[in-house]
Formats: sequence, structure tokens, C-alpha cells
Amino acid sequence: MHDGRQDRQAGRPNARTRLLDVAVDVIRRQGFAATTVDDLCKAAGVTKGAFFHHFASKEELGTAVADHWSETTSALFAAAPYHRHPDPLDRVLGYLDFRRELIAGEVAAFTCLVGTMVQESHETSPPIRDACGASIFGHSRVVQDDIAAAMAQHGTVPGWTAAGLARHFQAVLQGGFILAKASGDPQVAVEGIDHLHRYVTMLFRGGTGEETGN
Amino acid sequence: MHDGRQDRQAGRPNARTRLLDVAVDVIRRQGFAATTVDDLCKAAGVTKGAFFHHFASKEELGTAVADHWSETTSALFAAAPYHRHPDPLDRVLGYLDFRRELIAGEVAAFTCLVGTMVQESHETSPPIRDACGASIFGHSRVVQDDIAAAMAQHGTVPGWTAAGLARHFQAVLQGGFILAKASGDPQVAVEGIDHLHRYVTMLFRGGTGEETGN
DNA sequence: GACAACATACCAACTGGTTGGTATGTATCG
DNA sequence: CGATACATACCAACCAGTTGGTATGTTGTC
Repeated sequence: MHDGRQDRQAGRPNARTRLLDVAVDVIRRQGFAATTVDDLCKAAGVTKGAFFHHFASKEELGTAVADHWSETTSALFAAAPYHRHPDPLDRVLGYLDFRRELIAGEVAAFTCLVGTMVQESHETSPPIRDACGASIFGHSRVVQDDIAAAMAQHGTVPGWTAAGLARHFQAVLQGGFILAKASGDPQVAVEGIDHLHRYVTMLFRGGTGEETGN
Repeated sequence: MHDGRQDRQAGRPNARTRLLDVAVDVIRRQGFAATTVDDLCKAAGVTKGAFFHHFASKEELGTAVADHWSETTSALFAAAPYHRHPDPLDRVLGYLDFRRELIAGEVAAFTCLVGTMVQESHETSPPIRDACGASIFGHSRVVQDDIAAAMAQHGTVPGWTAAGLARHFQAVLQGGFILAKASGDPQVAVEGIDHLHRYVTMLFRGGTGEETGN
């Protein structure tokens, strides 16, 4: 009836990986609750038996796909070219430029999986909420270190921390995604990044004129 | 068996209003897809017959509750005291202070219903997406007019519009709600507003020093 | 102002399809 | 052979929506 051997011989990734890959796409489109286990099985080309062989429950797939998202995105940002800048402030602004470039094509292609999932599950599923939180705040560390280095190298206006600004970066991005979804226009997400870019520039260079580090 | 007359005599709002009121609360907690019609009926103390008498479908309740949200929030902001400031820039900053004050108590109490709903339905239900979009961008007009007036009265650095900054306000707020949900800590949403407050102050007062309107 | 004709608001019980999850069988690999 | 990785068949609970009915206004007519 169905030749399972062919699937495995073709170098095709196993059912677990395929399920996680399609889950990123399907859940970004439909949301977690509206996505059925059958939806995922159909999209991945596997059966329910395979699904529950790899995941004890739908909720466990939820946490697994959030972790999967953390891994793929951290690989993406680790490989991004903006890290090459010697000046940490250029790396911070380069991060924003990189995020800007990622916003292209249809909305479901560039929005954040874990931002979508945590909205639905923050009160109903602590495990999923925690996995999403770890993904968002874990990612914010990537830019937090560059912000801290830029603060040390350049002077800044007082009243904020590197961790807080890094979180603000994530808030602007997540909020931009919501506005893009509401309007159907990716440009509104870009707009927010531009405002953030201007803010960072003012914080470090424009400022109140009190500082001139370096 | 059940005395319907008593319900109506008690000055209790009708089933439609009760359903919309509880829907705001329940959907903010669980999300739209995970909320069943029975959940809403139980919370409102009405039967399914009453539900489908007032709403042709669950989707129609979705659009109705988004409109309901638009009405209640616009009334809240219309009555807010920050409008009294004669200087439009003070009204803009007063808006942010007011939003800051609203962030208190449990997460589901201060987060945005339509921001939650549009995440789930932007691709699966155009009517709900449009109703949420109208709510978000309609609300942004409230502060947009004050921003435009502040731009006219004070000088600013160039490169942005009142409408764009007003949208950015919404993005920062929506993103802050996501981070609050992910961390369970309302403070991270307040943090974002503080950064936005600083940004606006720099845009109008700190700036690059090119301007000194008024 | 009484009374028919109609409309609105709601209720209890039901239905057919869907959903997350299970029990069991089978093929491949080391 | 035993473990892993699936597939098939199935189920009990659930869910959006329906049906058929009742109670309570409202409106027009004489």
C-alpha cells in the first residue's frame, strides 16, 4: 500500500523533523489551537501513529516546535554578516538592518512563531509559554551583548540597561508583526524598525549632548 | 423551570451584551480558536439557542466582539484626563503615561483583545482580521492627531510622519503585551513604554539640535 | 382598548462531523 | 531477536450549528 522504505532511502528527514518543519509554517498561518494534529500529519506526509510515536501529545509538539524555532533562528542570526563590524554600535544597528531585510514576501513567511504561540498559550499551557519565553528572551541576548559593548565604548544617556533595550527591540519587532497581520502590509513592520533605528542612533550619538565617549 | 422574565426584570443586560462582555475576558485568556461557543454561553449564563439567535456563527461573534472592543476602548480614552493639556506634545506624552497606568494586575486584564485575535485569524478569517485592523488603526488615530499638532507646534527631526509614529506606538504596546505574556511580568510592557517616552522626548526636544519650535 | 398578527428573545435537546489520543500490527536495522 | 519507526484502524469526547418550541413584547385594526 505505502512503501515506507522508499521514504527512508530517499534521504528524506524522519517524521519528527518533517512534522516540526511543517508545524512552523502551519502554526504561523493558523495559530496553534486552530491547527489539528491531522493538519500537521497531512502536511508532513505522515500518519497519526508517527505523530504520537514522536510526541506524547499535541502540547509536547508545541514545546518541541518552539525549541526547534530557537535552534533554526539562532543558526540564522549566528551566520548573519553584521557580526563582522568592529564597532559594537554598528553591530547593533546592523542587527536592525538585518531584521529589516528579513521582512519580505507574505506575512506568514517572516512573522515570529513563538510570538504567535505565546499569545494563545500563556495562560492555558505553562510548558508552551515557557518554551516561547525562552526563545524570545534567549534571542534577545544575541543583541544584548552588543548593546552592552556599545554602551561601554560609546557614552549614552542614562536611565536604561542593555537587557531592557534588547527586550524593547523584541517588543518593537513583535508589535510590528501584529500590525503587519492586521493590515496585510509588511511595510508597517519595517516602519517600526526604522523608528527603532533612529532611537538607537539618538541614544548613542544624538543624545542630550552630555556624552562623547571614545 | 427557568423564569426568563426574572432575568429581564432584574435590569440585567440581554444575552448579546453579556456574551460580548464575557467574550472579551475569555478570548483574552484562551485565544479565539480555543474558546468554544459553550465556554462563552456558560460564562454568560445563556444557552446555545440564545447565542445563535444573536450571532449567525462563531466568526460573527468574533467580528462583533472586535467592534465591541473598539467602542469600549474609545470611550475609555475619550474620557482620559490627558486631553486637558494645552500643549499637544504634553498630550502625546500624557497618552503614554495613561497607557502606562493601565498596565496593572494580571496579564489578561490589560492586554489587547484585537491584538490577540488578529494573530490567530489574519489568514483564516478576513472579516475578523479586518475588524481587528479597524480597531487597532482606528485607535491609532486618537494619538495621531495630537502627534501632528505637536509636529506643527514644535520642530522635529525629519524622516517620519504622524501616522507612522502613531502606528509605532501601537507596535510598541502590542509587542510589550507579547513579552508580558511570555514572561508573566507586566513590567516588561511598562519598560517598552518608557523607551517610547524617551524616544518621543528626543524626537521633539532633544533631537539633533536643529530645531527649536515655539 | 381589545384582539389578532407578527416579531423578538430565548431555551433544551439533538446531530453529524471533527479531534486528540489509543491499540495494535508490520517493516527495517543493528 | 529486540528495539525503533512507522502505518492502520478505531474510539470517546467534543464542537459548531440546528430544530422545534415557549414566553414576551409590538404593531396595526376596528
